[in-house]
Amino acid sequence: MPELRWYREQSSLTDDFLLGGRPMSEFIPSFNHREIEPKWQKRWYDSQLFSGEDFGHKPKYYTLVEYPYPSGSGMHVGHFRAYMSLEVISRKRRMEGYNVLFPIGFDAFGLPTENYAIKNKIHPREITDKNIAEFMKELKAAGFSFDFSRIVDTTDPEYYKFTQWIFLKLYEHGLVYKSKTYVNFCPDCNVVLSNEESQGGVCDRCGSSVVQKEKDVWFLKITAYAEKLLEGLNDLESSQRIRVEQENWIGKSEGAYIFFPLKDTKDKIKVYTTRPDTIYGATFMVLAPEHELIKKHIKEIKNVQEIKNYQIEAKHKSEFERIQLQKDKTGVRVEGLQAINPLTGKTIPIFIADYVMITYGTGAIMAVPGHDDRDYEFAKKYGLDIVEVIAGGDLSEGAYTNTESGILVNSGIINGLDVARAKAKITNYLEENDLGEKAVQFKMKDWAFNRQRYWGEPIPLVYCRDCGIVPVPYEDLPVKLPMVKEFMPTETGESPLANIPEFVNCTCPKCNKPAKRETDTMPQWAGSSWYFLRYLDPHNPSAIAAKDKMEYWGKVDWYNGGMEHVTRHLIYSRFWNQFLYDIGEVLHREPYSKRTAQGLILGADGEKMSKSRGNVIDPMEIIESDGADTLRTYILFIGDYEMPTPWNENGVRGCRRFLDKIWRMFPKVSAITTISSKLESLVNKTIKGVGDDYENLKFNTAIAKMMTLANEFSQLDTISKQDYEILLKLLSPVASHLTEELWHMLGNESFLVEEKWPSYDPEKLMEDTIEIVININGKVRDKLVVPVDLPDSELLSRAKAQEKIKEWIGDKPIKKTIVVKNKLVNIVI
RNA sequence: GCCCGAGUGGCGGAAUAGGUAGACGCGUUGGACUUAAAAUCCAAUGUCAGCAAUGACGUGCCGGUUCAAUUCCGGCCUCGGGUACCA
Repeated sequence: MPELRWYREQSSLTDDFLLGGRPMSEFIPSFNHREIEPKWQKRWYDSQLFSGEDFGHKPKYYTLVEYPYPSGSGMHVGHFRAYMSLEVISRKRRMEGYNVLFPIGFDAFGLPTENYAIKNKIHPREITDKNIAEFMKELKAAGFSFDFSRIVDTTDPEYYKFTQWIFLKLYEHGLVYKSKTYVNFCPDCNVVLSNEESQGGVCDRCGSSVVQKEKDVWFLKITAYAEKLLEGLNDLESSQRIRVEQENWIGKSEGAYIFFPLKDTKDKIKVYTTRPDTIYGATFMVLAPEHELIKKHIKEIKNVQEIKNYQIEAKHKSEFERIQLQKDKTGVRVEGLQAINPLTGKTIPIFIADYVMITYGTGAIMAVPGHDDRDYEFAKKYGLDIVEVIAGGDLSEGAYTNTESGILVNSGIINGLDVARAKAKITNYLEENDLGEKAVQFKMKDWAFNRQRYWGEPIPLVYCRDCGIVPVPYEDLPVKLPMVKEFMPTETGESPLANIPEFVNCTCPKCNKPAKRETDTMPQWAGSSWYFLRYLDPHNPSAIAAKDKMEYWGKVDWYNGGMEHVTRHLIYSRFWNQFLYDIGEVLHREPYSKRTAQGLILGADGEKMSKSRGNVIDPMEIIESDGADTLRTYILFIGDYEMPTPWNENGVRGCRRFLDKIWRMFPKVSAITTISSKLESLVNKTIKGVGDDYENLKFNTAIAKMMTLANEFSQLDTISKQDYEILLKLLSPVASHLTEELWHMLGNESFLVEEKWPSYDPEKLMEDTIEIVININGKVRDKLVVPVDLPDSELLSRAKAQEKIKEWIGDKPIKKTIVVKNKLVNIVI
């Protein structure tokens, strides 16, 4: 083989330099990942290198990534991207002397497993175990530095025992209640569907039309925590978009309740508004079709049949239709009932319309057509009065909704004020005269917490004919899922568990008489709402985690995951943690210190990866063909970590080339450890740049900087061992196997994660000389190399002395000169 | 509709306390090595004009501030994400 000969001839090393390795004559120009990677994985995992040490004396650092759902299709490149950021940070932190906890587990309850089980007549337990085993294999083949001794599996009774325990605590504290609501139901499949499964009003499975069906639903009163969840965001370091999405989800608004007397009755219509300042412009009122006052005053209503028809119509409109028909507002005037505007004293008509939601505010509004788009549209359609109360718009064109500028008019006591002042004054007035009060509303709704599914945590409640709803005693947990063969969906839309008598029938914990279990299970969000706590003490049989371990590990220092989980999962888990804090079960109100989110990896066609598009990349194929390190490097080099980026096969090859280049320069490493002065500044800059970039999720530029350094190295005849080792350390969090191999080939015996992270000398970041740009009128005309920190005056005179610059200036007078130290000279003529 | 984010070469993307636009990688072209190919190495590569030195233009569009704008300001357009008749 000619390559071997070439390497032997080129190498400045003798065979005995390779201390622990093989003789130079066996060196090949491309590393063998199939040999190297499993070798180091085995040595790392066998020596428990990545285990977080409870009560360790080093400072702790807790890195958390969103644990996967172990699907049958194995790992996705998206998983790799999601984990690689904190993989790099975790390895770096270990080198910086931290006791790192970087755990992983499985969010294994869920519909795909259940559906697969039904279709193939295999128990979900069996499927889940198989999938978890496959995921474990793949995670290890990728060389992730997870602490595999702390695996949690949400479907393990020893885990969901505590999921049920937390549910009972919520129940005990009045945060669980039952209510009726409408759910998406597929009449063909006889199954209740989530919003995700019924998008566009069509069943995800069979394509038939989804109908709304009334159901009993268990709710968790997350709205009781709305304010705290909003406030808690101040203690969560995150990007703007992550914060704003949560704020919008919670949806706090401030305004007032106002009472409008119902004419000729003792009743009042309570409305919520964010614009009490526009009350003088309220020319009619709108109630949600379901509003209770309609029922109460049905006798006075003259057009009862019309009203009832509209109510029925509204009820049968699906979510989908309501959105589709959004533009076309409908409603019915309630004949026989009228309201009085408490400020103008005028009598105004009342309507019911489905653009007012019974679930938000008070289910009734004062309509101000002059200054609300929806009210404007409605008023136009039904020919209602439009009164201008804020000057600045053109009411023949549309509602004027600007609150920044505009002065109150036609508004009695608040005339002449701006919106902000008018709001304050009118709210005061309303309160003083018992006409209304300050109020806050949230868009967030209570969390519907039950599913009609088999493969989920049973809800630990019992129905007793005598005692009513009785919680299962804590000591009887877990309520285990029965290991039965058949768990087909029922025809009635009830949970499959309802068909299993040995599960349903039980005795009442209070009176010991025969009773029946709740047959619904919890949603998939349940298990993931507290898993970060279980990692701290994953095998504790008697508590979520021991207090002293919670105290030692504290909050999650850095949590990375998908943008799609920023609203629901993040808010749900923060809710549970805050609740557990309030009842003294955890030590921090907020569970996470910092949250980041990776961007999506798209297919090579720029579209979202999906089986139907056929653009899915199997990470395991790349690990096989080019190695885990190549995949790890490319996943980070692919683009801005926080942005969506398309996959590119050639990019993978480029990363492999980069790693091979580092491998191939090994024979040029000189045993002499003197620092190469020529590269001193570049090496220092690279240490600083790579470290900073890792911390800021700029992995693409970090790798670019290491490529630049490697390119410089490859120009040299010999590379100082010290310089080369610095590069290996910087690269080790990314290409962990290759760098480990080379590190040992240099004769080192430690693992790289046990080594110290390189430090740089701030004095040596600057070169001795620097290239200055000379501008004429702001355009680059010449360049000049000068010593660093040359005084401005000297710089200017040297610039003017340049031949080209003299030509450009000619005999024109110089109007102005600008000198920026170590950067440029600009001469204005 | 509203709220975020983003628009830069053939492609992924660099560079914003305003100061050399296009780092790094991919691709392409030419060359070296080879019987040949792969691999590797060297060189070129924003567009236009020119043999060249060089010049003009160029960061979604229009305008502004400045000696100097991808970066700041005003007004748009397009794409991606979130949310949705939330009063």
